[in-house]
Amino acid sequence: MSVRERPLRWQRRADARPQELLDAALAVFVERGYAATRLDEIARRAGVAKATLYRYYENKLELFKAVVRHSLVASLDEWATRPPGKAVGARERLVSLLTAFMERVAGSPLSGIPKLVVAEAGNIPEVARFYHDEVIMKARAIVVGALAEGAAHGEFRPVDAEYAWRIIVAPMLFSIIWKHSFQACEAQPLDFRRHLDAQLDLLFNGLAVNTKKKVR
Amino acid sequence: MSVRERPLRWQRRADARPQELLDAALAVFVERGYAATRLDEIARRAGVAKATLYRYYENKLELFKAVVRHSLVASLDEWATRPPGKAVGARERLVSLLTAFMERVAGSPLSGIPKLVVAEAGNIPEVARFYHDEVIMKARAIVVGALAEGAAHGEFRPVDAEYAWRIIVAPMLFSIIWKHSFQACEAQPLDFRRHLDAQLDLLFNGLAVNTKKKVR
DNA sequence: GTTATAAATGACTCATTGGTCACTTATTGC
DNA sequence: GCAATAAGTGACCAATGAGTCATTTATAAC
Repeated sequence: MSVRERPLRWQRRADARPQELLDAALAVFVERGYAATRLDEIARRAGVAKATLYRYYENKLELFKAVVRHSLVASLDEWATRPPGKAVGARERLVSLLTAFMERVAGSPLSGIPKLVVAEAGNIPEVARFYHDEVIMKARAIVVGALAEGAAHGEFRPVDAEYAWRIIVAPMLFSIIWKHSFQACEAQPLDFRRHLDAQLDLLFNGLAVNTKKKVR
Repeated sequence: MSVRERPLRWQRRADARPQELLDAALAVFVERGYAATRLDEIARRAGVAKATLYRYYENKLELFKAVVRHSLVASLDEWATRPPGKAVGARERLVSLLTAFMERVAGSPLSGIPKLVVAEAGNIPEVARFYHDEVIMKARAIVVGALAEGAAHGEFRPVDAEYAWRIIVAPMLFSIIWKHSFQACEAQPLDFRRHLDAQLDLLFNGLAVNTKKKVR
């Protein structure tokens, strides 16, 4: 529809702009944090002037909130409309869930959101609360539900689900935090698949030597 | 030695100041992040004027580095001089390690450092590298060592230690990040002991139902 | 074409804050 | 007591960067 081959210095693209600005803003916010992010830098990466940002967002804080809200809402929509594959039991539900997280989130720009929210919780508690309520509590419910179902059907040992859910979620958070903060310190990038496999192996079988029946 | 009952407006305490300033700085940096932290705020919490900070630290960045360096060096010293109780096997070594972390770090101001380092990795990579090399790699070595020893002695199943160590460390990180970023969203504070118990239970036994021998 | 209008911008302002400095006050040595 | 010295300070400066606005330019309507 619109010219896209030669990025003119001047271009009017009111439809595409908002998303472009959000994309650029997400990248810079994740890299630098809220306070250290310069609006000029976001504008530069989006290929516009700083003043253009203000045509679409009230101010820096509103832009920030829009970045988080938009990213999360889009992601939650995705999970709602395309839930992880039909599961035959609690174990498969957990595997699907963690696998889907790795496939959908870990490799995408979205993976920067948790780091960002965690880092800014002290400055922008409103965003932390939103993330807590809309993302964490949903994840918690799913995991606790799977643990309860698994225990009820004799598929899992009974565990302290109210605390175990965090143990199960933690490695997911760790992997994306690693990517955004310590990847640069290492020669090899983190292999998300292998990371997940290591978790699933430990999660279901544990470390203890099992002289009997291996659930496979 | 020095007057401490009535906190005069003017007091010369060249010996106690550095630590007081570091303590105040750590608290504010953890709460706000580097860029959002105002030197006036640190000074206020330490009960001094902003200019006093400059008698002890070159500038904001040097203060920040001193906070991280000092905290970590002190902690590493502590671990070096008072290692977790003598362990009879790999399993007990892991238990001691994780328990010691919870007891020494989780409840202390030190627990804010990881959040801080993670958040500022993009702005101050030097600090991220220091943390990576001096803390993370040491933890990794210990955990990988325990896994290897456990496997060699038939105490543990063999696992992908090079990735499994992160799975084991992740819940520790999660617990302190939770405390500093999402505690405020919840009615009940996180029970570190219960969190650790939940992890140990899962770590050693896994979720799978074990019809035979329960390693206790 | 011509005009209307909405997108986009560069140049500006102004509040904030890291950093400095001349000066004040506590402490130490004699 | 009385310097001498070092700790501590308030008031200031300069740079930075969020936010504004008059103006320019692309697009749409006719």
